[in-house]
Amino acid sequence: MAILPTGTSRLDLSISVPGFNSFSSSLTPSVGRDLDMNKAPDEEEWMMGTMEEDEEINNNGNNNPRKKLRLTKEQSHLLEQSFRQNHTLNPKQKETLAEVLNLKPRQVEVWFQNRRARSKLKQTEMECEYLKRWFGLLTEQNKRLQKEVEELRAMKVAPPTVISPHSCEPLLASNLTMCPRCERVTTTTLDKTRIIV
DNA sequence: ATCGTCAACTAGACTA
DNA sequence: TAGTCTAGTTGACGAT
Repeated sequence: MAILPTGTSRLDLSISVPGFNSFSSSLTPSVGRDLDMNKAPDEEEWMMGTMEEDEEINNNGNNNPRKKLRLTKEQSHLLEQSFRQNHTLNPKQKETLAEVLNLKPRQVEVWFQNRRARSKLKQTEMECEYLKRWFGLLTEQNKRLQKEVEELRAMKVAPPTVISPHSCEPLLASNLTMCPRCERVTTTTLDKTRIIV
């Protein structure tokens, strides 16, 4: 990138940006005053400027005067590029970018603010979509599991039992435990513990 | 006429 | 306290 001021009686900017056509701005005194790009004009004057001023300030490449600025494709593209590199700008970067784009630093600042807002909105929308899908899947899974529980209840399956080698009686499998010392299987009832293996 | 987009604004919170 | 941020709003403008 090269910013080459030339001439002394007027502000000439020849700017080359990699991947872009050169921006060239020659602001002549014909407007009746020196136009300082870094100095914010009165807001009403900015919004309701003359046709000549609109052409220069808007830099939109056509003769259609606007009451409100629309950034050119080149300006938007370069702003997007800068945004991809960094979502915030320090004052120096802002100043430089504004100069390159032939905009006021305030406009660059506003663009970045709005861009961050759009970015966040998009992110939120994506998260919302993801959560909706996730909710749908969980609802579906929940239904399946509830149905399965209903089916199991309907079968009324008795709790699993084992036959005691001693008494030949059925014992509840859930009452069987392994003795950590002798490693024998014991059965625990309400009143006593009995070794069965 | 209505709607979506976006530059620009305001208010209030935060921070160095 | 000045500068910067976000959230919300306004208004111009283009598309339909």
